[in-house]
Amino acid sequence: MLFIPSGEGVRQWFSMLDPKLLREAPETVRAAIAKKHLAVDLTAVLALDTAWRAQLGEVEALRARQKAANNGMVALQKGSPEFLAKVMEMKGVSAQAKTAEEALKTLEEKWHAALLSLPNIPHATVPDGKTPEQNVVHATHGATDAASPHAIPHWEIGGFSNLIDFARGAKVTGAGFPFLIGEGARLVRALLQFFLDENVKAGYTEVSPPIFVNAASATATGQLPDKEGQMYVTADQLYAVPTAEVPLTNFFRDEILEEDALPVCRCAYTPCFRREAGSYGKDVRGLNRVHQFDKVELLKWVHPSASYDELEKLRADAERLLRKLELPYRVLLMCGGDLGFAQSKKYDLEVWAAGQKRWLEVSSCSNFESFQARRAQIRFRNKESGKPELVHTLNGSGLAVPRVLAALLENNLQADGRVKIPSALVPYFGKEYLNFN
RNA sequence: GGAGGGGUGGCAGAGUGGUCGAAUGCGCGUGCUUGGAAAGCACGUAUAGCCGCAAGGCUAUCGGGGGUUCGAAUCCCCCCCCCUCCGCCA
Repeated sequence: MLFIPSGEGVRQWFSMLDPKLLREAPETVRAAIAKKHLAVDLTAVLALDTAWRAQLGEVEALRARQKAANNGMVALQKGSPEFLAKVMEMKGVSAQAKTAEEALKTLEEKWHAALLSLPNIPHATVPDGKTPEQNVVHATHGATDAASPHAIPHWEIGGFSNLIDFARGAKVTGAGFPFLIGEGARLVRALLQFFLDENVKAGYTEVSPPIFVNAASATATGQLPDKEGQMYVTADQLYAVPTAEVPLTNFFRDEILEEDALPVCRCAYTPCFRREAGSYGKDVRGLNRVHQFDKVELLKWVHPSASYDELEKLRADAERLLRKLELPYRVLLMCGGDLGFAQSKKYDLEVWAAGQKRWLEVSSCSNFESFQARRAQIRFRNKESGKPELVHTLNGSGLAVPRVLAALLENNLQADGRVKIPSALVPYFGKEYLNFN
């Protein structure tokens, strides 16, 4: 069912793809669907498009007739026989138009819903593949084999619950809402401050956004209608943000930027809230997956011609944070099947957690091209033509705290039970070692 | 939370049922004028959809949605936002 928020915003297009692209190059869309390994009936979408346009023509013809009649009636004496005859005639046309408009509305809803099912087109450089195993390891940085011999999962470290208390969080709120205490809380604060400072140095403007958004905003970035169950909702239909991407991207919703203002680069820290409905299995323990966590997000609004260069810069900015923290990590280039519905190209940054002996995703850097911009109607005015065009949007974490924290604890655990703080973080944390008691 | 006043084009601001996509002013653009500029004059200046090879045509949009009517910026209902005053509050 198509979700149509009431009130301002997100009223023009619910489509994610340009309908013209669908008409003029359906095979491009078909190829995109194939590369993403999605099951979408393009023929049905095209049929709806044709039907919608036919109906639109009919409605517009009737309206034109009404309009012409109205203009003529102005000259007539009100109440004269000619006037009354015209009224009678136009009553019929009016009824006809009403019926035609209702039919159009029904068709339009179906058509929009169908367009919603079409994914963004993957970039040519996105590798083929269906499963996460087919993602390409783009780069690996730091050693993973020389991990400390006593590395253990962070939740097994002696005194862990002195710093991060899941049990009391569960009592007070529910599972997945841990308390951070003492040096645990301090380390998180140090990480956030470090991330923000580094990002500002890299040219991003710091923003502190609202952490609740309305339905129109959640729709524009794609959380609604499909992922409603992933968000916490308040009694008055405000959604707790699952990521700062949502309020940040919507900042310029329904606006036209000056071309010279591009690229706009911003970063924001927010707590993030995710119900993680339907998740199960391996991530139930520790910090790998929680309902509330802290994250700094990077956002860019760029000129379409620059978006792939900007994606590389964005990835480099996120990588720099991991390098300064001296954490081993790898960069994955997502294959078509694991790319996600809205992305054209995506890199995942995964940090090595020595104790769990596995990679943890800490950042996902994506180019959405005009996909989100169309939904949110974020444009820039082309200086040459004077016409508005859709911007390209990109985002990525810089970075998500809990998994970075997990890796930090596991990789830097010393034989004496303390954790060595990376030198870049020492000025923020205030000392060189963290204690668990 | 209570009472009242408002939301019209890039901005200001007319318009209370009919040729209104919308007067006027400012701003902006082009041209004329000028040695050059200013002033002045002329013309132009929203967004989107559909049709069309094109020229162009048609339609929609006055905070959002619905209703009344042959016809709505204008009348009715609901919602959102802003302002003023009162209350409450970190």
